[in-house]
This record gives sequence, C-alpha cells and structure tokens, in this order.
Amino acid sequence: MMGDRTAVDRGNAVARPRRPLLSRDRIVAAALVLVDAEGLDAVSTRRLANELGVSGPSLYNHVATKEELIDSVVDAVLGEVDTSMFARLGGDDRDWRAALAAWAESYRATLAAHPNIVPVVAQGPGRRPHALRIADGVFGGLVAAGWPRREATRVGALMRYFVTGSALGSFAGGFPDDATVYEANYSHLGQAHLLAARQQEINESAFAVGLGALLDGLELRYRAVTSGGDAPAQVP
Amino acid sequence: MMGDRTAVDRGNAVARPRRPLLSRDRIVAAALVLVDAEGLDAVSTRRLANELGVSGPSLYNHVATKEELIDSVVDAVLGEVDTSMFARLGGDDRDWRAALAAWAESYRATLAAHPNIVPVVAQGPGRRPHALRIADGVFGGLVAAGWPRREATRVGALMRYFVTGSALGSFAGGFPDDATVYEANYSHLGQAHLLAARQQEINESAFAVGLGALLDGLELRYRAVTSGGDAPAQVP
DNA sequence: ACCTGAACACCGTTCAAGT
DNA sequence: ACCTGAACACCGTTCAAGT
Repeated sequence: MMGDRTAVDRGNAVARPRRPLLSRDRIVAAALVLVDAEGLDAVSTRRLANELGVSGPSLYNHVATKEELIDSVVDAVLGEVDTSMFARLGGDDRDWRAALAAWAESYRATLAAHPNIVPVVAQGPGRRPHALRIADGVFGGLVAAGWPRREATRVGALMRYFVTGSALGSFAGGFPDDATVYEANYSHLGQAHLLAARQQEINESAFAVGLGALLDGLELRYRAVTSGGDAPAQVP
Repeated sequence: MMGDRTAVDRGNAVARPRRPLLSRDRIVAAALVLVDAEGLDAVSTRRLANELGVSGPSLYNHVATKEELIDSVVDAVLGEVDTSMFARLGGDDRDWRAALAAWAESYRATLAAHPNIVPVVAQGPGRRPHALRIADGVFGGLVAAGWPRREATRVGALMRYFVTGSALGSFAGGFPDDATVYEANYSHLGQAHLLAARQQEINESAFAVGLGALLDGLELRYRAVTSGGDAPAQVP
C-alpha cells in the first residue's frame, strides 16, 4: 500500500538515492499507522521498512534502535493531548477542577484513538518531550490554582494513574462473551457474558463516574490543604 | 542456577524420562521467577527451558503457546490478591468503603511485588480464573452492601483502572534524574530531577491520596444512587 | 506420554559495499 | 550521507524420531 515508489524517486539505482527516501518523521508516522491498524506486534523493522518501500536496515540511518522508534511513536501520540487549559489558571481563575476534567477527557480521548500503543504510554513519562510538557502543564496549573507543590505532584500522578488505567484495561471488553465460562463458578457474574456487548457504554460511564468521584474527593482535600480559604500558591 | 539435573532425574537417557521432568506448574513458577528477576523480555522459550534443564520444544508438551503461558503467570500473580473482605459484606455490614480500601491495597501490593508483569495484568480480565474471581468478589460485595448492580459494575471497573494505572506508571520513577533535561524547556519542572530519588514516597502518597479521594467521591455517589437511605440491594 | 534435535519462518541489528 | 544484501544471534513453533 505504501511500498510503490518509482524509479525516479529511488534515483534509478540501488545504494544512495538522489533524495533521501526516508526521514525520521516518515518512519514514525508509518509506524503509528501500522500500530493502530495491526497492533504493536506487527511493527517489525522488516515489515515497517516494507511499508515504506525500503529494506529493513535502512531504518537504522534514522533511528538508533527499535525501542527509540517506539518511544517516538508514543511521543507523537502524546502530542495530541491538550494542556492549554492549565495555562489559563492563576490570578482570578482558580477553577482547577474544570481544567483537570477537560485535560483528563482530552488525555483519554487521545489514548482511546490509539489503543494498541497505550501499554507503552502507560509505563511512565521517560524522556519523551510531550510527556514532560504534559507533566509541566498539569503541575504548573495546579500550583497556580492554589495547590501546594507537594500536593500538586500527587494530584498529577494520581490523575495519570486513573486515565491511563482506564485507557488500558477496557474493563468490559476483557470479559469473554461466552456464558459457559461463568456458570456455577462465579456466583455474581451470571450476566458477565453480556458485558462485552455493552463495553463502550460501560467503559465510558465507569470513566465518567470515576473522574467525577475523584474530583469530588479532591475538592474536599483542596479545602483541607489550603485551610479552607483561597490562599495564594506557595512559593517554591 | 536451575539447570543442573542429575542423570538419575533425567532417566539416564534422552527421549522420555522415567518421571516427567516438567509440569505446567513448574513451568509457570519458573517463568514468574524469570519475569520478576529479569523482565518480560527475558522469558523466551529457549531461555526458560534452559532454566528448567530441558530443551526449548519440551515446553509445548505442557502449554499450547507462549501467550497461554504468560496468561498463566498473570493468573498466578492474581491469585495473591485478597478478596475475602467482600464476602463479609451484606446484612448488617455495609461498610463497602473499608472493603474497597483493603482490596485496593492488597491488589496494589500484589502488583508492586511483580512490577514486570503489570503491563499484561492491566490489559483486562480475559479468561483468567483469578481475574474473574476478583471481579466476582468485588461486584458481589458491592451489591450486597447496597450498590445498584449497574453502579457496582462501574465502581469495580473504575477501581481497577486506578489500581492498575498506579501499579503501571510508577510516576516519579519515570522522570529522568538528569537536571539538564528540564532546564529552560519546562518552566515548572525545575525540581523534577529530584523525583526519581523520592519515587517510592511519591508513588505511595499519590496512591493513598487518590484512593482516599476516590472513596470520598464514591461515598457521595452512594448516597445519591441509594436515595440517601440504606435501601436493600436490588434483586437481579 | 514426554523428551530430543533439526528445521522453518521469522526477529533486531551490524557491517562491508555501493553511489 | 543513505541505501543495499549478507550475515549473526536470536525468536516461537512444528515435527519426526526416540523411549
């Protein structure tokens, strides 16, 4: 599908072409397409190179290792996460709750669009520029809205736990839709085989309920740690 | 370390030994040891067989595929998760909050003991017996404590999101401890290079704060969905 | 029934050779 | 500088052969 390049493009010969056939961005973009379409296991260097119309080892002129490549794919995905809501916090706008909710929805929507890469995303920020941009935005916004720094770190972490966890384990979809699995073995799961069919609704409502509960709980904590008033953000 | 079997054990010859050298349980146990010690990537059929003192293909007399083997390893880990607290709910004991908290701690402690397998655990219950036992226990307990069935499904799912997410992305540990990564690029992450050193404390306090917030929020919701009284559990 | 070595179709990665 | 094919040390899995 992507492998049909003309002789002109290839410089009419083997070895070095007139103009580079590859670029890091093109490789990363093709890898994401492949991950989305066929899963992480489908991304082998030979297969990916094939999609790009080159031979396997060519990739190593642009990426050091496959791991680094996957990392770049993850970073490209994280680039879609909106953190602009945090920049508006501070001064008269202290509505961290609305910002956190909007960010969580954006984060989740991004991961839901690329489910096959989520297990890698969830492992931690690493050195990925967009992961750090996100952490920076969340932390900065929370502090500007009045959260003490130590608390802001925790809130950023726990929100990430919830969002990545929900994107990863699409709860309902994991249950077999074969009723005989449950019979007589699990006394309360008599209807569990129906979960698969309703999985999207269940996952979404579980996310919505969990997000709401989390924010309600954090609101109580915010009042406690800021002594109930709207104390200014602590200085570093 | 595990590969030194005597000639007696091996039946003094190749081919079929007097007594089986392998069993499914022994393979699964060895795989878990290997995963814990060296990570998921270290588990290849040849390497694992080597640890067990046999040749690679021997494993296929006991497991159908490597995927099934890893699934069994995950199930063995999930076997350590305590769900007994849910069995006590119902009748006069409606303290679902305490049960949920104790379960979440047990779940998290189990995953923390086997961090390398968490990415697989987090993907969903599948057909793994212990995953279904856990889902059954949580759901049954919540319903017995008065949660409507639809809500109980959601609460079980969202709790799992939070616990697996927190076990997966050890937030603080993911940040590089190299200060130069952040300089001038991320305005609020000036101290982020210190996160790695405090990672255990941060992860644990983020988990504790998040769990508390979640339970506080769910308490509000419980009151709303049960109309403020202690209405009996709905019948199926 | 349960193990073996040989073999198949793959991997990620290195490297000398080509332009 | 940027591509190629050949090669290396691996994979998961199948299978005929052995007891």
